[in-house]
Amino acid sequence: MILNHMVEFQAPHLDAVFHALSDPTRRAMLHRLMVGEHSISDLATPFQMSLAGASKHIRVLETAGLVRRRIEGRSHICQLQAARLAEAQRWLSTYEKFWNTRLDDLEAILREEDTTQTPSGPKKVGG
Amino acid sequence: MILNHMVEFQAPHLDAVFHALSDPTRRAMLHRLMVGEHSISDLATPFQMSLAGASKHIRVLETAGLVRRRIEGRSHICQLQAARLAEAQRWLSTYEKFWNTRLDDLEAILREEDTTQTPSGPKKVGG
DNA sequence: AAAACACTAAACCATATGGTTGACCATTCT
DNA sequence: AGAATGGTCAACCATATGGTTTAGTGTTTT
Repeated sequence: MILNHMVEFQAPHLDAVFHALSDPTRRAMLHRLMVGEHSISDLATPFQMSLAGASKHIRVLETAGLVRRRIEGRSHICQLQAARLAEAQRWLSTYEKFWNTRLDDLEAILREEDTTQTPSGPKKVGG
Repeated sequence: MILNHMVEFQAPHLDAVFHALSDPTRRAMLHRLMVGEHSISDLATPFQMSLAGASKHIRVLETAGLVRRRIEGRSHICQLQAARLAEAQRWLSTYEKFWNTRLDDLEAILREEDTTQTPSGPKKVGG
């Protein structure tokens, strides 16, 4: 039963992907990689951080499968790898109905304001 | 300047939201909350974990703004709060083009299969 | 009133994380 | 060859995280 359902959110890489995304430095790095490929030191430059520190961040992105590395001479060139981001988005999309319909907000409002007044809204709950 | 751009992925809650999502227990809890409201011990039951442990997880979800708590007698009833999930999805959607167009996959394939053939693709690397 | 229940709080533990520095390894430039 | 560049690795540090246990608070049941 419940244990079986758990497979669904134990999607293999989700832990690593979400963790990778939970750091602003790493999100910024990903963002830069949207524009194009960048070397490690390239990616490190904007941050007030040692190269080794930045390198560790990139390693996290790499093991999460969000970045691919290609060695070119002494430079390590990083490239955005979006597939796992798509996985993450797919996971989130399961929850879309909860904000598309604004059902949750509406319910919250009803629950807090309820008492007697009907909050005249464009939509009705539980139709 | 890059520093100014950084505002874009420093969306206030993103750190907390992604971190909250990086744990399978918490994702499972969210999943259960899709079905409807649940008390803390309710949410804790499926996991081989002390109530206090589960309670901490829920606190994380709460501070990330993904769950709202309402106290009813001695029970704390949790409700899914989807707005922040929408924020996360919005952030991810920035990257959609990278998998919608499959440009990244295509490039990856070209890069790996080519070796010696014309690398003059849609993009140029450095120099 | 007493017992059981639903939780939180605090102390504690092991491990992970984000960061540093210094040593080291290739590659490239002179 | 020697120096500079780009990067990793390992050791280290402080703090965060996921988990536990024990104690304590308030509510409900008997």
